[in-house]
Amino acid sequence: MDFSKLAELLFPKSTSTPEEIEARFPVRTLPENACVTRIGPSPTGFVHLGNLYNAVIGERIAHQSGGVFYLRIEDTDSKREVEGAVETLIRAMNYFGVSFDEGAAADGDNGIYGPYRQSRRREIYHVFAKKLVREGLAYPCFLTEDEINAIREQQTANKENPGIYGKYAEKSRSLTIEQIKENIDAGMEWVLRYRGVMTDEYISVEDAVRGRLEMPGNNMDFVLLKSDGIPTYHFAHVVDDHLMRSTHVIRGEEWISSLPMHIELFNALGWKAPIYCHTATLMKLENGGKRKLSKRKDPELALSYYQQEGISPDAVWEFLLTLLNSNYEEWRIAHPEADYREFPYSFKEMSISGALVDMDKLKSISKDVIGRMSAQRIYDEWLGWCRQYNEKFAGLITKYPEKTLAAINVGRNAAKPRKDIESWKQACDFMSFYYDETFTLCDEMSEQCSDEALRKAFFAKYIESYCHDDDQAVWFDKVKAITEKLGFAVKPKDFKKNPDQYKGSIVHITNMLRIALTGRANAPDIREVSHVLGEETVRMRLDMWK
RNA sequence: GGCCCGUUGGUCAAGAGGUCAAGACAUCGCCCUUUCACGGCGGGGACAUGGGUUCGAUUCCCGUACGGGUCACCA
Repeated sequence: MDFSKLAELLFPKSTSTPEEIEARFPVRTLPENACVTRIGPSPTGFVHLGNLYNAVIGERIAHQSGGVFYLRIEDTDSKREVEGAVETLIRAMNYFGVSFDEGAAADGDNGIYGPYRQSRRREIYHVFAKKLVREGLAYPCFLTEDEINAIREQQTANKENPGIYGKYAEKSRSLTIEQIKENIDAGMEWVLRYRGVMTDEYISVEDAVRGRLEMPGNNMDFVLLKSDGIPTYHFAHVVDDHLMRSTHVIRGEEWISSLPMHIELFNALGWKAPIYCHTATLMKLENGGKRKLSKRKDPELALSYYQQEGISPDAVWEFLLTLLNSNYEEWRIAHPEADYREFPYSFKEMSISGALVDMDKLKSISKDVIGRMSAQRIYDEWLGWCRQYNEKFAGLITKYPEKTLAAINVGRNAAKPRKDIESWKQACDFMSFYYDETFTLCDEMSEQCSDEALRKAFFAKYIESYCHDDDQAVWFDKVKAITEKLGFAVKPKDFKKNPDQYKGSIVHITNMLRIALTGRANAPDIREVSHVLGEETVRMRLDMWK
């Protein structure tokens, strides 16, 4: 068979040479050891945690080495593509603080290695497809779906591996050029298949996170180009990551099993394969077992979930970093004030088994992250979130900017600052008592204070003696005096020792006060809160009880 | 089913051929404290399993079980 003739027959319109294409994608000039990484999401409209997970790795690896991190849209499956998905994806990545040096952008492309949407690189793939045909490494296949199904059934019955390979590929492989031309002229659809070689040899690949991976070499005649001329993932990956000069391919572990195909393709095209980094799958705990996060059942898989919940992007990053690099938490403890970008990310510290998405852990990290933020930053980020998800609260924040800032600062400047806020959504709930518009009574007063006469007596006395400008000591002395007068223990320990001698302790009294002022038992220091509320509000809330 | 990957407390995890198997989250107790937090101290809780190799294995090898992935003209 004259393969050159076949190549011309199959790709008459493809006139560029591989060399010309190579010249269009020059080797990058970068510092030594700089890494070039990317994410290659499919525009399905659903942006999930896994996308961010791999983006975090790629971004860190590239940027900490002075390299390049880019976005490539893998839209080779038109059936799954959703309108506007690319914009959604870019917006989500931006929201979570992932910045690309180059790649697909909402309004086109940014960078010279484009196009960055695979659907627009058809001609490029065809040049290399044609080269493979010319070298006898690829051939057109006219097998119909039914024929393939029939083969698979036969293979299943014979307990053989399913697929088009070896003798099962003979029918298509042995077509003469005349027969191929006839088929094409008759309008038959065809795909381009790689000509696999039956082999017992194993391939050995050094994975950056898993170490040496050994598996049987490829013998499949897998599809390179689909009948619409668009490449499969396998072919597009090899061509693009070579031309775009990726040094590291970071992707989920579900790709490990197709690694032999990719290695074979790199070899066939005479290219050096990138360093592969197969990451662990994100898992979820259910009924005592772990399972892969599912798009349908688990809202927390969607990136939008974290946005809606108001988890700060920084917290999500830190959470992912603790999952990704086992020494991250240690590093954070040693460098409490450092930016997470200063952390030296390493493949060596990556976990191989599937990590569980643990909301408790996320919340704990989030409290720390927000605890470290400046009040102004909290204000800005919280307000930004409210503008999108809680208009009413956005209104309150902007209506009372100073009060809000003061409220955020309550208890934060102490030696052991409070960590009350775990998300912007929860902040709206936690901070609601500061505003008259949202103030509500959430908690009941303790039973020691259930007596109405006692309650009235306390509030009457408190209001009477209340002086807004009292300092902490004077103010608390007054509280103690009233406590004593009402027959409550001033020292909680005294009450603990002799519960019969008192009606209760100062704990119950302050708890009553706190609920009156904030509507809840869980709130920061009463006097500090009072000063944020202002005298008028304080008196108003107290008057309700006298 | 074939092939591949994995298995240390509830979760994330460190770990070396050989003292009581780190740490974090969660949980419980105590302390601090005018509440709640924050913080501090402490408790409970783990090397899937059977064989080897070895003086000795959680660590190395083989098998088994379990979990996961993949076997498309989807990525």
